Amino acid sequence: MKLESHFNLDYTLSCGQVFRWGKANGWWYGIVDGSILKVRQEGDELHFSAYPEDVEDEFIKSYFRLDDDLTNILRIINKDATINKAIQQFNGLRIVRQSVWDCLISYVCATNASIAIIESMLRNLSEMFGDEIVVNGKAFFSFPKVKKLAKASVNKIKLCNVGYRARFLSEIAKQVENNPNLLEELRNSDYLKLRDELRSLPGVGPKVADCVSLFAFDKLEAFPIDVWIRRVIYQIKGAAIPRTKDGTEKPLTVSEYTELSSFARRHYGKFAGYAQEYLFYYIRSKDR
DNA sequence: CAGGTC
DNA sequence: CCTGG
Repeated sequence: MKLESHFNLDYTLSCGQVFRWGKANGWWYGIVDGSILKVRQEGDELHFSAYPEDVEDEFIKSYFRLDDDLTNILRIINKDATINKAIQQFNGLRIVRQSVWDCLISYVCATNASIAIIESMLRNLSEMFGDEIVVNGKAFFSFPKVKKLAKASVNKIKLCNVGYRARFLSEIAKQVENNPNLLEELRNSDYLKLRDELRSLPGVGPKVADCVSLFAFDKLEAFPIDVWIRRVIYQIKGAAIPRTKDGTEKPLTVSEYTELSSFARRHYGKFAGYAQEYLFYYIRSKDR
């Protein structure tokens, strides 16, 4: 497929927004909605195939948000020196349009865990509760379906090394099982309403709700704040992070979260979520 | 400690 | 709080 506007597959899949993609022999392999996608970029050509069934160009365009006017978005969010550097360095990074269920479960797992551990948890869940898909003799496992997870006991879910998150996963699965439209109904809500609705689910606080709003509900104004983004925002504001007496950073409170994320929306505008992705990748690649 | 939440 | 790197 010929790319019509700028895009960088490596940045897009490496920046930390998706957990079920890996690169091998120059190809990216990902598990998306029960299919195995194989993708490779060569300049302005995007090569891809899918198993067990092929996918249309339209699916790829939608998944990688190739329909977003990235030039315009980057122009709008380019409001300070830090984001300017991030944009220079990672130009072509796009937000991935994830499916709601996978995204929700993934980010509930992502609380208080490092990326390597999140990936391991999702792999374990998929191997235990997903369907096996064999491609070229290699086994992949699709994401667990709602029904499968709803029927599983908390103890069995815990075998996936998800720790205390097991009861959240179980409870969310049961709620969705009892009300299959629960999540899709929210699509018509505006961002703030959606955020509140998502927060009513167990294990979903402001950070997870913003991630799901941004990655699965097209709410590009959502601005998820974690410890890294928090540091950048204070840096941009020219203010110091609140610290305790012993010098460590104070935990982020809900009111501080609300204040910082509304600052980010005032500062970056309606595409603040794009700013967040660029900043997150930039600060992570710089500070480690 | 780690991309928070109850 | 769970738990692996």
